[in-house]
Amino acid sequence: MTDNEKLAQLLFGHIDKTPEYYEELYPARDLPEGARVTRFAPSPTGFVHLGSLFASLSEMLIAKSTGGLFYLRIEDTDKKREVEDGVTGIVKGLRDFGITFDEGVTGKDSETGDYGPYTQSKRKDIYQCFAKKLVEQGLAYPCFCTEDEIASLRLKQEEMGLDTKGYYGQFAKCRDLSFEEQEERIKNGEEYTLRFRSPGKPDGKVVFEDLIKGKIEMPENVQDIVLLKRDGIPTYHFAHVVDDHLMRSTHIVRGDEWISSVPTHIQLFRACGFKVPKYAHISPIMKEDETTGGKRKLSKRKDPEAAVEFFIEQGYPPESVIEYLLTIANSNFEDWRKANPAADRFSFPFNPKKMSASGALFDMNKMIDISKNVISVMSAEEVYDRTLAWAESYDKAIFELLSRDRDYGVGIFSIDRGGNKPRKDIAKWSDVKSYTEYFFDETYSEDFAEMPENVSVEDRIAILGEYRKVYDPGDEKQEWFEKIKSLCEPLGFTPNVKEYKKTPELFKGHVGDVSSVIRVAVTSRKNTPDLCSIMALLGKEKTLARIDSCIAKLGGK
RNA sequence: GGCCCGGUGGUCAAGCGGUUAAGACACCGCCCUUUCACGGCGGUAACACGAGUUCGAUUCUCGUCCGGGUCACCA
Repeated sequence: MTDNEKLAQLLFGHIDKTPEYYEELYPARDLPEGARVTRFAPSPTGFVHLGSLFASLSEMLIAKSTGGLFYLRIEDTDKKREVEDGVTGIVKGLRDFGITFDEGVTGKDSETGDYGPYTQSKRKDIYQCFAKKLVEQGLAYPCFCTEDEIASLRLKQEEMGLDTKGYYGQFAKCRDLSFEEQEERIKNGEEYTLRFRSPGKPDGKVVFEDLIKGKIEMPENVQDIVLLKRDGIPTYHFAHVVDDHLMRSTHIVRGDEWISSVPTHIQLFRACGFKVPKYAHISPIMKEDETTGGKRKLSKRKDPEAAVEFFIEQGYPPESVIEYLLTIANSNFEDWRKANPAADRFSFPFNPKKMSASGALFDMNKMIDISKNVISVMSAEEVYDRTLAWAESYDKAIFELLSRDRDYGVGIFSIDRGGNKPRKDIAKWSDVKSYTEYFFDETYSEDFAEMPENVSVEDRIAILGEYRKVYDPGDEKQEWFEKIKSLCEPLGFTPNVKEYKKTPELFKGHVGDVSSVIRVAVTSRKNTPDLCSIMALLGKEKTLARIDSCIAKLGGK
């Protein structure tokens, strides 16, 4: 028995499985040629960042578009980050946006799939098994340095003006301890971490091809990084390598903050005898920083829109957020959407190579525009139902008002909806509040400030007075409009807009101004959907009452 | 500071050696129009800078500057 084997036995005597056992347990996946296996691997913080949604969306589409598979793994190796019910929050948060998994964690204590467990804290033996192997091969060793010692090492290195700091080469104090010393210190109960014995050379180079960033050349890793923490739990690096190998991920898609640790990962994969997967490092979603004028990553702390929950609260349909993210991910998405207006958004032929190598600024304007389009093609019933579902949690007042009378509510959303030129007033369900205000006496305010300024108060009163006489709730739109036109000439207005534009000096205004007066009287707005339909929905009594009230308020009788 | 990545209009972005440098959002104007919208048409606005290579650089190389990331027993 070599010293390394003795050390492995000393450290991991309780491990009775071999790497071969796991290799067999988790065989290569039986998938068609070219199928990609991707994964989303969050910490159970319960918080879904917009960037996480972006990443998981990309990962899911890569798998889907290649006939592959997409799974969810929970990376809970750091207890400090853990939040109660964090897993549930993440699963639900993603599901709200249509992100679903073929296998992996499905809830607090549940999972599906043959490559589990999919929660890292349940895989301790697996990591240790591979760690044991590494020790046997002399590729890993226990390090007894305390955190304080490591910190002061760093300080010392800074003083020395070293470019590469950390635990490597001559600074790796525990690297070449004799077996006897190791044995004695362990038997004395000294705590230790397990470090990787990096084969990297200071002047060595690694080259790899990132799907998004292209060819990247970096110095080899020389750090003896920690594989297993003091508590025997793996660090991200080690867990990534064994999990993604055993779960047979083919493509690692993750934020580009990871790019600098790729040399370490590649080294680890090779040391373990695993095939190195393909990497795709995606750029973060940025936000304009008012204080510096520059860009910065969307921040969980500073930016409410960093949380995916924000969009739900605001009432953006999840599919709007997804469509927006898709335009950022692959800029040809918009063209595809134009050509396939009704196609399932997840059937979009996503191409990771088309992702931007630099971070995009989050553009709320664009988000709003996309969302307006999404909502504009929904049926009135859908708008009604979804507004209600949203309002039930986020705006009780609207919920109460709208749910009182379904036909009336659907009626509101039916105005100017449908056809190939639908209105686009609503970007999110919270917009519905102001959009529907004047349909309810409770929220309608008698405010006539928006009356057209070029129409005198006397004329306003006259218009309303005359209109009131001819108004017939039974009129169809054509007849309805003819009546408004008929008011014009006797009052000094013209029913003909073109004529007015030619010779404005001849008239007090045109039929548009006349309609405006009526519109403002009935709705208190100058911007509304089709007035005729609004009046029909309001009904004769209410319409007349509002006109009368307006006349009175204007000083008429 | 070392090491990486990036830099085309206000924003997102095509283009990857020769283009009048696409398109979308935003903004402005016009048309359509009973209003508001929708739609249509048009407009303002860009290759960070400096050297190379080349007959020719937004495209290739180098440098500068600027932005971002990373250098944990966090992920």
